[in-house]
Amino acid sequence: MAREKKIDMVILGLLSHEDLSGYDIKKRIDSMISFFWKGSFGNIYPALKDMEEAGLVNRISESDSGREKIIYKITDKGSESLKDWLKDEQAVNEIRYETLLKLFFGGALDKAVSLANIEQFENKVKGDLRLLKGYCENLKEHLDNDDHMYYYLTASFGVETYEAYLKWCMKAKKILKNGVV
Amino acid sequence: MAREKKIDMVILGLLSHEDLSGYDIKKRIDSMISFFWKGSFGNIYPALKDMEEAGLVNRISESDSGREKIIYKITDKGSESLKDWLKDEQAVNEIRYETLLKLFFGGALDKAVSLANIEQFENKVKGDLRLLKGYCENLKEHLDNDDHMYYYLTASFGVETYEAYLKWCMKAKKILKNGVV
DNA sequence: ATCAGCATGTAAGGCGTTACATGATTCA
DNA sequence: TGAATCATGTAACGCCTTACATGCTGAT
Repeated sequence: MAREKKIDMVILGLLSHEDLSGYDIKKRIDSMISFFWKGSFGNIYPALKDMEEAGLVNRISESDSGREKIIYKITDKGSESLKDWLKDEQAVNEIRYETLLKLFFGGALDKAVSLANIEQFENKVKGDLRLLKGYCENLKEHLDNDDHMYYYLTASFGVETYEAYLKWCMKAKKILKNGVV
Repeated sequence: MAREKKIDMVILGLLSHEDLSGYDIKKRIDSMISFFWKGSFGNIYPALKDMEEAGLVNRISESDSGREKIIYKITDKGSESLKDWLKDEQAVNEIRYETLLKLFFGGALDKAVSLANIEQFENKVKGDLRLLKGYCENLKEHLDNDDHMYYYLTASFGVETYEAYLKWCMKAKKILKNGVV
């Protein structure tokens, strides 16, 4: 099984639901999966080009009006490639948290600096959590719809972990201030 | 403020505690911060070279015995650079979870595939959590020691989030099986 | 004697970001 | 008319991973 480029799988996954342009794909990524996966134009457009050459996607329309817009459709080969990837239980799960890095080395400065860094993180998380909770509540009503269910499952992962982050923030601030558990 | 390379900050952070060789640095990263940050030899050695040229670190010994071993020490300039980075509240926090990606697109196959992927994830998390809990329990006894406290704070972040992951796994499996919340 | 671990480094390649370049359309 | 958004793409650069190359040392 060839090392699949992850962005390819994201694109195939999105195209397995509906035909989309590169621009649409970017919007879908930003709105639906951005909290655990990112994509950029400089990433997506070349990937689409390569995948077309590889026969994983087809362009099904060039321009409906004057504005140029290229809509892509997944091919059978693309669909197989997506399924192969899904069936492979190996998965790379990574976090890269600069906030934790700064905290780990926080001893080089006053505790107030670490506290400020944690509070910054806390505020960011609070905002994101509010959004995710909103999605979740809507999706929860439609778990009978499979697409909505899978979306709900990922969003609720976000809610669960972000709530854990906030719990940790409170504890960490307390320890930094009082040295108490 | 120049865009600091993150690996440079990791190295400076470690060197702010003790003088280390490149090999030692790799070991420290693997054992202490690997659950939220990674480093590789092909990453560390070139960084040390560049940082020596930039005057952020000095090599303080070439070889104590026959075996070549280069020990680095942080300079005042390096120390300032580390502090500047710590004081900057901006931080990039990213997760890239292929497991969530697979789940999000799980509708392309039978639910059993998604269940298997979640269980795979769950087992990995259980193992990692056991390790982290072990660290945490030891560190908890020494919160009066600042170095231990900062280490404890990051490790407990791991415990808190991994526990949330497991909670989510149970919920997600239930929903996949029964379609119930 | 042999293997695991110590120790340093280079080279190639992969993958991604950022910034740039271009132009149409829609709405205030 | 000007700004925002739609829409596609390229180029340069940054950073990291993997694999390779080399050789010593200590334990079994």
